[in-house]
Amino acid sequence: MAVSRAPETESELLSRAHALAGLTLAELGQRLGVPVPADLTRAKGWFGQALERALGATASSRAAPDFEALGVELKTLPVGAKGVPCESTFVCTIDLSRIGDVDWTTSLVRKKLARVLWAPVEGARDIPVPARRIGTALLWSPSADDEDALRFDWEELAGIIGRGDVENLTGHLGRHLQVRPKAASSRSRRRGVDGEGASFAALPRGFYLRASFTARILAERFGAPGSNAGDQYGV
DNA sequence: TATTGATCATAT
DNA sequence: ATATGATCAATA
Repeated sequence: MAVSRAPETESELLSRAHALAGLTLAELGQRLGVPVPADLTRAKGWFGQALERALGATASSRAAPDFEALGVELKTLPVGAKGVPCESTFVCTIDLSRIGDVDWTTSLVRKKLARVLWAPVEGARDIPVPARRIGTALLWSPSADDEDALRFDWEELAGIIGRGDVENLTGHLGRHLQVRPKAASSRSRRRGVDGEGASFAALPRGFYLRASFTARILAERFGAPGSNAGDQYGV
């Protein structure tokens, strides 16, 4: 397989992704000529990065969509035995000192989620990583209802941060979107702004999509969770 | 056991 | 340090 050139159209991208459905991660690693980790503890981004290479993503480690020419973001989606996502999905980091001046329309969350290639993969911890199978990817954009719901959460969460109350924000808030730490460790700090406009050192945070939200995306495409147990999403 | 808070790797 | 890619693991 080797590293691919960038796909020129969405349909080319989707074809490439579909050609990987059913492969194990061991087979993907072999095709790419990269070793497959025995577990993900020290290789949490392995599948996402391997997939970027396999599909010809153009923006590794840069603040741009994975497929720049297409405006498509790639997100892997680990799913459990019942075909339900077993983790939340990281969306983007938050500029704590400026988000109060941003609105939903120009937000990074909206931009990132405008067009996403979701790539399901078996994520149950009792399946050895090399044996996990890749599912059938799907291209997605939020419906009008999705966008209304995301905007509602975003405005609530961004509003709290904008008021300088980030320290009172927990992962419990938000129906679909939530804010959680996104850092090397709990000692990490970055600049935040308090209610008086004064600068302070805050734990870095990011926006995440709850698993219940991504579950709906898969269900809309593939049917109710568990309706095809063991064979969900082509995995 | 589902969810929140913490953490790990790599590239620039 | 900050961006990218996420999952781990303690807690409720």
